[in-house]
Amino acid sequence: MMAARTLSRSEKAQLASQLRLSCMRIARRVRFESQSEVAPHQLSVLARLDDKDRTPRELAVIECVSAPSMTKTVAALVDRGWVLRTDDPTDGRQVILSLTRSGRSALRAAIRAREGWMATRIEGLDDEEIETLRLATEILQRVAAT
Amino acid sequence: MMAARTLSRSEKAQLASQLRLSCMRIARRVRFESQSEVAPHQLSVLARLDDKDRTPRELAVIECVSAPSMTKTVAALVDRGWVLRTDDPTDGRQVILSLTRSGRSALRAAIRAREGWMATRIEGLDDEEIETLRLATEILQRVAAT
DNA sequence: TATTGTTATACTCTATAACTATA
DNA sequence: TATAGTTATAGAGTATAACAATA
Repeated sequence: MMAARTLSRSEKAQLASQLRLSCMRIARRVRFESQSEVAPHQLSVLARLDDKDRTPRELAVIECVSAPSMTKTVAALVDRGWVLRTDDPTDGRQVILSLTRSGRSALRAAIRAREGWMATRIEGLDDEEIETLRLATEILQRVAAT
Repeated sequence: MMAARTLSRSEKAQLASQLRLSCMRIARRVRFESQSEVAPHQLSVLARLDDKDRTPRELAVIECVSAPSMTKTVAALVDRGWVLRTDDPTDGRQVILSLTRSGRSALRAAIRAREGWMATRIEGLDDEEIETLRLATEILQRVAAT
């Protein structure tokens, strides 16, 4: 990596602005180009259930939506056969939500649809550009996790 | 820039996946953190009117929504005093939409709200990371425009 | 009493179909 | 006839308030 000079405050602000715009445009393109049968908020929930089972309450908090809203979203996923409801044996108030086999495969398909567009774009770049994006991705991952 | 080695096909796919996720997470964070009084679809329309006046039809096509949907969105913006409707002097069927002074300032404020979060993140990075993001932003801009 | 989840109700954004006015 | 825009109507997704069941 070449020696990097210190950017002025306004140069940093400009970079922040352009980087934000680029990320939002790419996110938008990915959403638009990959028409899957899973709606965005449904996909979000399926993804949350991929690593572990969760309660509706947990999902509502994670997704920053109200409990009734999550009730509806979950009901739709159960209707589609993607999510299974189980009573919690230790707490009668709670239900445990888990992905069905079909839900997991719907999730995989939706993710593949999203990856497609981006993968095509990456393949059109040269080695140096790819290396830059590889380094940038590590930074963006940290930034997004902040 | 250090010499870049050629990534395998699957390494590229993995990079595409991680980069996509990072962009989407950042876009999501920006949307969530910057609670502005302008709804996302309204902001989108205001931004389209920033550089030039447009008809409802043009906006509907650009934003990929139906004409009636755009009618409603525009009506709300006119109600808020952010957009002005003018009859097209040469074609009685059309209306010309333009930003009012107040609409332009609402747009500016909403954009500033979005920039805030990202600018703070950028300022927390060191010179080399910033240089990487600067180079990556140029690539991402091209990719997003594809 | 506090917590989990649902139901009731309403608002917003979206869509398609049908309508009006103009070209 | 074709096009620009609106109105009518309906379907999601969201919210708050009120309720039921359980801890």
